[in-house]
Amino acid sequence: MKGEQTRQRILDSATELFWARNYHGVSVADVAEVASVNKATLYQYFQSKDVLVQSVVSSSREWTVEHIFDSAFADSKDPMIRLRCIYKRVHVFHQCIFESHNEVRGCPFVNIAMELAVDNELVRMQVVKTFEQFSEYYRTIVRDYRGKRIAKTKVDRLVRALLGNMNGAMVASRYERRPDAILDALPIAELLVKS
Amino acid sequence: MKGEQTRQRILDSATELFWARNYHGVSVADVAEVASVNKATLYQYFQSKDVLVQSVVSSSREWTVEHIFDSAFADSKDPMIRLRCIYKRVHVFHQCIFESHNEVRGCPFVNIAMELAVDNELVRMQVVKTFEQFSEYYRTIVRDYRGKRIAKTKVDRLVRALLGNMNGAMVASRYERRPDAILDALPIAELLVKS
Amino acid sequence: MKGEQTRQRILDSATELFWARNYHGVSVADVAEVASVNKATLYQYFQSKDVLVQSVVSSSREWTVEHIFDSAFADSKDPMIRLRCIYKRVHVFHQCIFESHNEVRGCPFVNIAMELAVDNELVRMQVVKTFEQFSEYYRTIVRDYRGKRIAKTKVDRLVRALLGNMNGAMVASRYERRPDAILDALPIAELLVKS
Amino acid sequence: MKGEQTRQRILDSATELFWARNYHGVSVADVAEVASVNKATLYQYFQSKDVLVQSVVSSSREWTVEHIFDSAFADSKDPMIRLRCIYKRVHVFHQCIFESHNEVRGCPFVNIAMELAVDNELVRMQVVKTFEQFSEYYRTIVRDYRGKRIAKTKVDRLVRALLGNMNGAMVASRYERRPDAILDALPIAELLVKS
DNA sequence: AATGAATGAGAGTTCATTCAT
DNA sequence: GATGAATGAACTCTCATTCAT
Repeated sequence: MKGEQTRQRILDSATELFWARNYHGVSVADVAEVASVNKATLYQYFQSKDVLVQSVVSSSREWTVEHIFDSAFADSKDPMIRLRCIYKRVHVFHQCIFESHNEVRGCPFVNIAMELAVDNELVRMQVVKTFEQFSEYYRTIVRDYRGKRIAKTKVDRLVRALLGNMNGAMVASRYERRPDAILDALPIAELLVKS
Repeated sequence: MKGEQTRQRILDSATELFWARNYHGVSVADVAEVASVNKATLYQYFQSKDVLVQSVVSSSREWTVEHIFDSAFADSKDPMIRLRCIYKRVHVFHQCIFESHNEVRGCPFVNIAMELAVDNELVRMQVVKTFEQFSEYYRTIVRDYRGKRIAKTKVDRLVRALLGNMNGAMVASRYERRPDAILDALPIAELLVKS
Repeated sequence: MKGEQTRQRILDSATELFWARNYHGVSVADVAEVASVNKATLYQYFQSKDVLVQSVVSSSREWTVEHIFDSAFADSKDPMIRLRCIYKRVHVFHQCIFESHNEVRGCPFVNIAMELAVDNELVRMQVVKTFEQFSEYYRTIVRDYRGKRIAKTKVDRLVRALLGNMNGAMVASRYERRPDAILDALPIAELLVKS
Repeated sequence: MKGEQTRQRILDSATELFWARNYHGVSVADVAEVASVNKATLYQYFQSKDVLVQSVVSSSREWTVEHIFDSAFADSKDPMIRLRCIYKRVHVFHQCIFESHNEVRGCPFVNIAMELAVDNELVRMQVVKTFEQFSEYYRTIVRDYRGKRIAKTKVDRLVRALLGNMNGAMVASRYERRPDAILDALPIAELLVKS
């Protein structure tokens, strides 16, 4: 009971820190301090820093699916509105963080993957799976908008383009420290779906 | 004279390592070893690891401008061909590295920026400048293809989309360990220019 | 009642682990896990790791006296046969462990004493007492074989030699991972008694 | 030049500490402190604590061969005198340490082997080799004393008994904190050779 | 009688960096 | 122009131990 809360606090702290900063730049001690637990306690819940990031990626994925994609899909059945909702939700979220913490974090999956793609095969694979899951939402949008006639290969290409568009925008938002970079990419996404 | 060679060897080694792996995962000792110099020697040429990574970004930028963008522009005056050349050059380069080293490195600027955006403001700004420079090439392509009538804001949006498209593709190539992800993005780039 | 069983389970687990491995290489957590109890439970029965190891030495001593020396003495009244029984019992026991666990453990008292002689005075003294007790059996054997005429100092020297012979053999069995090292020492023991 | 001195200082400190105490009970920080170097410096000379013990065992072996066995053999050609010299040298050495440090250390090879036989296969094998080397000296003594007629198997048994006799005595000297335990074993060694 | 949860202290190891030569 | 030698600080991770329940 209490343990579960502690575990969650650690996970949340780690998520925040790895996302806001990066993996190597955040020490286990940092995570423990933010979570207000002893380092040893952290290690009772997560066997290693490695396991901790993996858990962070997992929980971030769940969070994103629920609060971005599923929410956007719940808002409307119209594919174009759904697409807009996705971008707007992402944007609003980053805007809030920017205003409250003066940070621009970008995409947690892109960030961690770029840093750990070589060092940590498990994390890399988790990110692959994550983006595949996200792609399914884009696929539904494309299919619903275009109808059955559109060829599967074309759908695949568009889905990939949509994912790249979002990731490119997330990257820009981080290096420009500008959440609006996300919004800038919305018209391009719309254009792609219509193309 | 000899000093300049040493400096270059260090810079090259650091470029390789930071790019292939990541910033925090590569130690100064690693760089020194690959460059076949003593750590103290390295510090005679670069005051700190921070300075080193900045130099790496600078030299990578120069390299990219010369071997990707200027080369592509030298190949043809046709904007569409130029665009294709850019993607093809990037792809060929990554394909070669993949075949020889079995590594997929992605974009050095995106990688370093995602890792260091928060820790190292100077690097972040260098990356901003770098992508602005790259954008000018895209701008020329868009302008040349579309002619003078096209509105400046639309050009800006397209340029930004092209940059995002490339960066999204580079990100995918790294987390998928698949150089062809770069080629996949070419038709989208063409579509954007034509749109 | 149930508490006594728990205590015994902890003691048995600790005995096994300290013997098979060593004192510092076995953590309290290891002992608790093998004993299938919570670490806190362990601390209810043994105030500290120090106390635990002392209890282990005590119980090992009792076990050895009963199953090696008393048993050997019960087998026969002939001093030489008794001597042989001692060595054979020790050997059989180690051979069994070797075959079932593929481990060669050597002498629990020698092992622990060599490791803790400096750190833990109480354990050292326990080992001294233990070997004094074992010596009494050797003394009986020597006296019974030689008769009353033999000088006390000579008996002492022989007893000490017998103990050294056994301990030297146990040491060899551990570093050679070869239970037969114990049997090799039997003829020497016989020779000493007869000398 | 200076580095070699530092390396030696570390090795000497480690040898002292591991021998006087034990392996697990001595931290790398302890060794570094006694050697008056920074922990990081220690790691420039020895890649790990594991490598450090191995070096300690190696250098202890060399020391023992030179200062105990070779010296004893240089003193005389008479096998019995050689045997006595070995025991006396070992005894004198331990007696000195006892008087100056009030410590009784026992045999460095037995101690480390009993502690690490299971954890560190390399150390175990080093100890096996070490005792094989020592055995050659005992073999020479036995052969020289007995002449050619004695059967090889009998020589082997005697050599093994001599080694066990010494090791048993060293064990006793440590747990009894009594260097004279070594001298006590000398008559037994003589008896064995003569037997 | 037993345990889930927590911790301070310290383990081994690596880091970026400096300085005398 | 280059290096061998050294280090303080920080790293990830484990330890024996305690306490509220």
